[in-house]
Amino acid sequence: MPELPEVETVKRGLEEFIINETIRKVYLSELKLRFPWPKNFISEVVGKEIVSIKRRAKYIIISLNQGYSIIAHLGMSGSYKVLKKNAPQDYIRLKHDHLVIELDNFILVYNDPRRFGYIDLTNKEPEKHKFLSLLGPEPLSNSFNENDFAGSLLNKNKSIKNTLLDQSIVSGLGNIYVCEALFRSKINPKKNCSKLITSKGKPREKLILLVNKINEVIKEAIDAGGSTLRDFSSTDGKMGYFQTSFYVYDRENEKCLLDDCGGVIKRVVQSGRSTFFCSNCQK
DNA sequence: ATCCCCACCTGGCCGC
DNA sequence: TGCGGCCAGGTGGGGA
Repeated sequence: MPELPEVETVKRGLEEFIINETIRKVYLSELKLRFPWPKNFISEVVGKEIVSIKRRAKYIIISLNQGYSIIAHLGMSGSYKVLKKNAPQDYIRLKHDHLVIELDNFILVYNDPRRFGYIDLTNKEPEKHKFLSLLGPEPLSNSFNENDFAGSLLNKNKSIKNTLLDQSIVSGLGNIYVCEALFRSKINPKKNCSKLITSKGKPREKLILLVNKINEVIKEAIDAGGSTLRDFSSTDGKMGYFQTSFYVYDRENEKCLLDDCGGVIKRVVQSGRSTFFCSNCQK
C-alpha cells in the first residue's frame, strides 16, 4: 500500500491524537507480522508516554519516554485507526486487527490483512536501528541531491526503475512514485542507471531532472494526502486523492496524457513487478 | 560486492 | 455460484 506520501499522511493523522498520551493497555494478536513480536513488547511499553512521532522513509517512529521507540512499517496492507475511548462502542475487534494500544483518551488500532507489516521496539536511537541505518537519503531533503545521487550510481549496473526501488539509494519511493517520476522525467524505466551519469560519477542532465521530478511528485502527493487504492485510508478515514493525478500507474493501454504524444501506456514486468510507462515519451 | 528471485500473506477480480 | 489463476502500494534474506 504505502509509499512515502501515504506514510507521511498516516503519521500526520496519528500525531493529532496520540502525542502526550500514556500507553495503558496493549493487545497483540496471536499471529505474527513479518517477524515475531518483540520480546516483552507489552510489559516494556505499558506505562510509557508517547512523546513524538516521526517518519523516516516508509517507517513510522513512535518515541516514548525513557528513550524507547516503536519502529513500524505498514508493509503492503497495513493501516492505523484512532478511536475515541469511552465512546458508546469504543472498540470492537475486527478481522486482521493485530495490535491495539489503549491510551488515556484514544485507542490506536493496527490492522494488516497480509501481515507484511513490521513492528519493533528499541531503546537506542531509532536511526541506529538495523533497518533504518541502511536507508538512503529522503526525497525533499538536502542529502538527496544530484551529485550524491550520481555518486551512489557508480559501479551500478541495473535499470533505473529497479535502482529507484532500492531503498539504500533513495528511500521512500515505491512502485507508483517510481513510475510517475520516470514518466515526468521522460526516462525509459529500462534504461541502465549508469547512462545517467558520466564515467566519473557526475550527474548528466536527465539525472538532475529526475531528482527534481522525484521531489515534485512526492511533494504533490503529500499535499494531496497520498494515493488511495483499494483499502488505504488515513487515520481519520479521509482518503488521499493523488491517484487521480497518475500519468502512467495502472493505466495500461490507455492514452498518454500528454497532448502532443499520442502514445499508449504500456505495462512491462521488471524484477517481478509491473512497470507502467509511455514508450513514446520515455526514452 | 551486486543483483535477482523468493517468500511471506490475504483478498479481490476475471475468465471459464 | 464456484473455483482456479493472477494480481496487488514492500522488502529481508539467501543464492548465483
